[in-house]
Amino acid sequence: MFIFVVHSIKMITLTEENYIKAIYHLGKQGLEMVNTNAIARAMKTKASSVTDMIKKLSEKGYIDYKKYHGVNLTRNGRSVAINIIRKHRLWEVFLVEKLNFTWDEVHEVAEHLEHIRSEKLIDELDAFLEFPKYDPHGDPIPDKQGNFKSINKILLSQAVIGKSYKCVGVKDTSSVFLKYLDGNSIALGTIVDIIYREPYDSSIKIGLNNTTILVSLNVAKNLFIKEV
Amino acid sequence: MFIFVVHSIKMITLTEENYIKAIYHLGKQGLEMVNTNAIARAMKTKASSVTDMIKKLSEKGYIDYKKYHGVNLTRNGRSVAINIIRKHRLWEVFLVEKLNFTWDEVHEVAEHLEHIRSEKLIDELDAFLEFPKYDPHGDPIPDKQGNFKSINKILLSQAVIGKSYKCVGVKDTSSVFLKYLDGNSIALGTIVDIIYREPYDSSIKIGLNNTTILVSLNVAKNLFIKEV
DNA sequence: ACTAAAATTTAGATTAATCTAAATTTTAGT
DNA sequence: ACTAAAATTTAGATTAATCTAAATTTTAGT
Repeated sequence: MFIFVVHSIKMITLTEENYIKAIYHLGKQGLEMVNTNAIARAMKTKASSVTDMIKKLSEKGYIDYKKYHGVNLTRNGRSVAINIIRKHRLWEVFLVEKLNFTWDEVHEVAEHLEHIRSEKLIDELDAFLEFPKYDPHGDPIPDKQGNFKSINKILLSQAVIGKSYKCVGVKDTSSVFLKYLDGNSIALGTIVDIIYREPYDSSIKIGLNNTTILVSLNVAKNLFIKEV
Repeated sequence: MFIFVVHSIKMITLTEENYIKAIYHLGKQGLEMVNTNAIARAMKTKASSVTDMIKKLSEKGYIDYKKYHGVNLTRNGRSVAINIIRKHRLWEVFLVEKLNFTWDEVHEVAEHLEHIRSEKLIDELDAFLEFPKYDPHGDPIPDKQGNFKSINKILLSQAVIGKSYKCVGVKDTSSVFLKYLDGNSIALGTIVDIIYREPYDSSIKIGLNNTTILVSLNVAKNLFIKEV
């Protein structure tokens, strides 16, 4: 007699994927564990809901959970997160390069497309786009194996007066910020000269395309640049 | 004092969309109402689950429901269905023409892509593909307004001996059938000559590309052709 | 017209994801 | 070291979609 024990190999749900992605992004910043409230904020949900989900993700082996102290992605969880990010960023490139989306329009749609599960789809999309290395916001796209290296970038707020830099990415990808950059002719690749930092509020005067503009500290803290 | 009465304008769920699509496809064949068991079969669920969903769809105005007698899509429900079909078929064209999918691989992925909600996405995709009129299985693609005309096609099983026809579509879109066609060099656009119908089992001898093959009635009932 | 079989619906339960309110644990300032 | 505030978890409830088993209605063959 045979007894089949079904280990209930449960598929990962869409919501679980989104939690894992959020935990990945939150964990990137520091070395500490990611805490419940931060996840709740990112997921626009309540802390108690996060606790429930955290337990589930922990049981499924995507995170290490220390009660009252927070979570960290396991190797497996990190791999899930990176795969979703790969899909998200490839779709963003597709939307901008092939479907005439602007860089402030892509995020919302990509949030949905990133959950489509088909290895062939994403590998073929990657090839169709000629294996792009960066998405429209300057973020690196992981390859099939999950490898990607971020470029050596700093924030505009940390720029040295007198030097020249190239814009290579944005930290804030909100539509309102990206439209601000569009409105001031700042795009990825744009060369900016750091002219002057106002001591009072740390706003920065920069030169680009034959003009100079003054950007606030808030703006400077959300634009990535690189020495040229 | 103001009292805000929230009318709970509930978004249509993914599952609801799939039920509406199934009802649309089932309703196409005949003029009668679509019955519960047929929906259950199409949705791979139980009749009791269908009854629950039917009530919900009826309350939301997507279907007319006559208890114990079945359902019909309302004008609104039909428009939802056609919009999903438009998305499904456009994605299928994209997968085959741009991402090297074969016609037997597209259905499953398109089942997921069809639920992405972005008008801009689908209109731009339509333009990117140069407004295709038919999907890889020969099915017509509705335009933005939901208009589409099916071509004047018949089944191979209804062909007249001695005449020549062009293959224009498939009724069965299962992978195993499409691979059978591939294996016998039958593609959309292929010209077939109807040579002989075997009285015993209604199998049909057809000529194509300098050879003749014998196809079963089952095959003949799933291949759409058109007089040339 | 009757009635057994088929089709459908109802009743009550389950799972995933969420919530509020209460309880518990940790943190940070003295 | 104590303790109030902040953070987190627990308990119990809700919603969408599903299920099984029982009840009800329709259908189809005499």
